[in-house]
Formats: sequence, C-alpha cells, structure tokens
Amino acid sequence: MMTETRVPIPTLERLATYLRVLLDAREAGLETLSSRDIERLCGISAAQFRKDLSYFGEFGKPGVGYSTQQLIECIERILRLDREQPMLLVGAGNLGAALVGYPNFRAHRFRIAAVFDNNFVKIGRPFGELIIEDIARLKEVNAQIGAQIAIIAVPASAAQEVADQLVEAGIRAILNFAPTSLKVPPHVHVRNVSFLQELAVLSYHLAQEPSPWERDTEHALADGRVSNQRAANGRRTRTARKRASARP
Amino acid sequence: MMTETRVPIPTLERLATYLRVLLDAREAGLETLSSRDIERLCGISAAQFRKDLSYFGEFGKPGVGYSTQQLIECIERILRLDREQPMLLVGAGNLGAALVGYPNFRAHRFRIAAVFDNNFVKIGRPFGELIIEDIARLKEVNAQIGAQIAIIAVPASAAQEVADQLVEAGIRAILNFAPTSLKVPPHVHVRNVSFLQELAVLSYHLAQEPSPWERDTEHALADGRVSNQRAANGRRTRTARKRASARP
DNA sequence: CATCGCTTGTGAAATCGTTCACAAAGTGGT
DNA sequence: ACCACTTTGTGAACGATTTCACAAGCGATG
Repeated sequence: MMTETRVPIPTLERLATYLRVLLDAREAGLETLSSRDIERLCGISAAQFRKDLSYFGEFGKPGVGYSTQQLIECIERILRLDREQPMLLVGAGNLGAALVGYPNFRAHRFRIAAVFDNNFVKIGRPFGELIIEDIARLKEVNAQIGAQIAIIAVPASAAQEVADQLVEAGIRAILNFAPTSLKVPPHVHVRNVSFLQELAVLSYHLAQEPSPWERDTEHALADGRVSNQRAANGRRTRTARKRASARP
Repeated sequence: MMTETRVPIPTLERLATYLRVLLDAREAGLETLSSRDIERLCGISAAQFRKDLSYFGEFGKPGVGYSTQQLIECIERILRLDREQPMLLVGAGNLGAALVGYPNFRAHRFRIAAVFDNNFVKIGRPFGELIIEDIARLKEVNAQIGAQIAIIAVPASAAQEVADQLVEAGIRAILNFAPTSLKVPPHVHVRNVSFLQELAVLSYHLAQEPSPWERDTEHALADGRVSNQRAANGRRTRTARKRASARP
C-alpha cells in the first residue's frame, strides 16, 4: 500500500491515457480489463500501469483484473474529472477556434465558459456558442464563472500580460500555448504545449537516422533508435581543448 | 567532454526552449549570454543548461558565457532546424486551420507543404495558401514533396488508418494530435500532443490544493506544491486488506 | 604578469522513475 | 478441499536524469 510519496508527473499523464483506453473498452462492452490488456491497448507496460495505480490505492482483483466501470470512476475522481470544470479561453484566433470546437473536452467535463480577446473588432462577435469578451473584463466576468483553469492561445508577445491578468482574476492553473516562459506566483500551475518543441525532437531523431535518399555512404535501415551523431571527435582533454566554432 | 552517451529526450525538449530564448536575446541585441542568464530567462537551472549542452560539445567561454549567434547556429544544426523541412498535414478541420496559420513554424524552417482530408466536400478547396488534397493521393503527392514529417489532426477514429497511410508514403516522424495510441513500425517516431492529458494534470493539482471558496475546514494557502490527498488511510497489510470500491 | 571575479564543463552524488520478480489472492475445475 | 492457473500490488534492483561542487579557463585591472 502506498504511503506518503508524491505522485510523479509522468504517472499523472499516463492516468489520462488509461482513462481513454478504459472509456473505449467500456464502449466496446468490456466489463473487466487486466493490466496486460492495458499494455496491449496503449503500449504502456503492465508493471508500469500497476505501479501507477498503486500510488492511489488498490483497484484490481488478483486473477481477474480491473472492473472497467469502477476504474473509470476512480481515475476520474483522482483527476477531478468527476465534476464540471469551467475554463477561460484567452485568444480568439485560429487556435482558439479549434479549442472551442474541440469535442473531447466535453467527455471529460471540461467546458470553455468564456472567450476573451483584446481586438476590438472581434469583441462582441460570436465564437462557437459564446460571445467574445473584452480582455479588460476578465476579472469581472470570472467573478461570475469562478473558473480556476485558463487557456492562453495568444501570441507570445502578449502571453505574460495575459497570464498576469488571469492570476489577478483568480485563475490557479494555466494551459499555455504561447511559446514563452510564463512567470507566475507559486500557487499557480502552468503546463506548456509547444508544437515546435515536439517537432524539434522529431527533427533531431530524423537527423540521427538519415533517410535512404539523402544518405550516401551509410548502409541500410538502422534498427537501434535515438542514437546520436557527434560520434568521432578526438578525446580532447580539459587542458588542450578546442572551442567549438560556429562553422568549423 | 561527452562520449558515447545517448541524449536524454528531456534534454532535446529543453534545447528548443534555449533556442527560443537565444533568438529573443539576439533580437534584443545581446551578443553574449551566460548560463545564469538563461536560467533567469526561462527558469531552467544554469547547471541543467550546461549539462544539456555538454552532450553535444563545448560552446561557451569560461568567464564570458555563450555567443548568442554562435549558440543559435549550433542548436539549429543539432535539431536539424538549419534547413527547410517540408511537412504533410492530414485533417483540414479547425485544428488543421490553426496549424497552417501558425506563424512560428516558418521561423524554425518547418513548412506545411500539403494538406489532406477525406471529406470530398473539402477536397479541392483552398486552405491557407494550399489546396486540400484527397487523402487517397497521399503517397502520390509525397513522392513529389519528399516530406519525412507529418501532422495528424483528424479524429481519433481515423488516426490509425491515416498513420498507416503516412508510413506507406514514406513518412518517418509523426506529430499526433489525435487522442489515441498509434501503432507504427519501429523506424517511425511519434510524438503525441494531448490537450486533455495536460488539462488532467492541472486538474489533479487543483484538487490537491483546494481553492479558498470551496474549502471549508482547511487553513490558508498551502505553499508546498503537488502534495497529494489519500493521506490518512490505515496501514492495511496484504493479508487483511480491503479492496477499494467505486463508492466507499 | 599576478591576482581577482566570474563562468564553463564535468565527474560524482543525489534524486527520481521504471522494471523486475515474487508472495498473496482470486477463479474454475475436479 | 485442493490444485492449476491467472493476476494483482509492491519492495528492491536498476536505470535515467538532475543537482552539486569544483578545477580550469578567460578577461579585466593595476
């Protein structure tokens, strides 16, 4: 049984994945699922799954597995997905539009309750089922809504100012789509979503395993993953080292 | 000096962050930056920054710091951001629209070279500066483009099929926005972007530190972060344990 | 050119997260 | 009631990542 340990963030992230798999399984009429089934369904190892759950309690039956329905309810409670969560969206651009139209929020009880923008041309216009509000009314509007979560979908240049206003309006958790590092007080949680970061990681991996066409001296498909270049450079010692130059 | 170690994924992710900070700094006319400046600018510790770079070589000057320009060039080379990267986008919905209009791709030499959809009403229509292509022509079109990276922005139900077709078309890296676990051959890299996962993590943290209003017996603002509930439950042994029920 | 103040790069230590491996528990058959 | 089989929950081993701490390098100053 688990005692006073902090729950690792990766565990929390995986919990959302398990929930998705369980929801699909329930949809498919499966009443019970073993940890090996989970592994087969989402690629996360059975041991990892069991360990993850062990941070929160005991939910399975040896010899049987986990009740789909029951485990769904437990994970939803753990992640606070068992009640409506109103959210504020700031930024009524393309990304904002994609987010208000995102169907999966509803299934997890997240609801965008208000949209804000600073562009006076947009203010007052309909946006999905909402009306775009003036960013200046942020605090005022949230006094009614009482949202604790906000989504920042504005350009990087405006993001910090928006974050400050959100904190002022009582927001305690921010999902940030702007490519910038927000400074917030310690009681406010931030998670960044960075497409570019993800693409950069992919791009790096491509660089390691050159594709057939642009490769000239290499041999067939590499099977080892995530190896890296910078292989051969002499073992320079500290005393006789050469500084890397921009173009060697 | 670094030798045969694999580069940790977190290091790669941070590299993209450093690059952003460096670009801003160059914009601001800063010629040189120390690791402590980086820490101040993006919150990643100076030691972490230096260790991250050490996987790739030596780029700084003791007593001085790093040449902004030079380090930008080095990181761009490492991440393969020093050349145009054509990408395929599948899914011409709201999210797809946000992506083709995303201004930051250009700055990092990513370019969406073609858009695909399976909805015959959309096929042939303009989408940003592109024309929406029939998903059936994926392989054919990519024979011209030679993209290695693709973005999946379709509903979860279609994602696996799309992924299969992308692999067939020669794609080796996928940025997946669909909430589903893709199965791909080992030479294909996948990174998932899951809004819901991020929101779930935020939601969990909120649950841990209840807000002033919905709290009744607690005392003022907690300062320790990410503590967790499930505090007091008796130290049940294996032999005399009670299974968690859906509603205790 | 010796010294001071500051900064890098990096082994070693510490921390954090994942995987292993197995006792305890549940199920079904006889 | 017992046995064969399956699966859970979890310490302990392992592996990965972060942090520490410090010798060595550089620039400025007198």
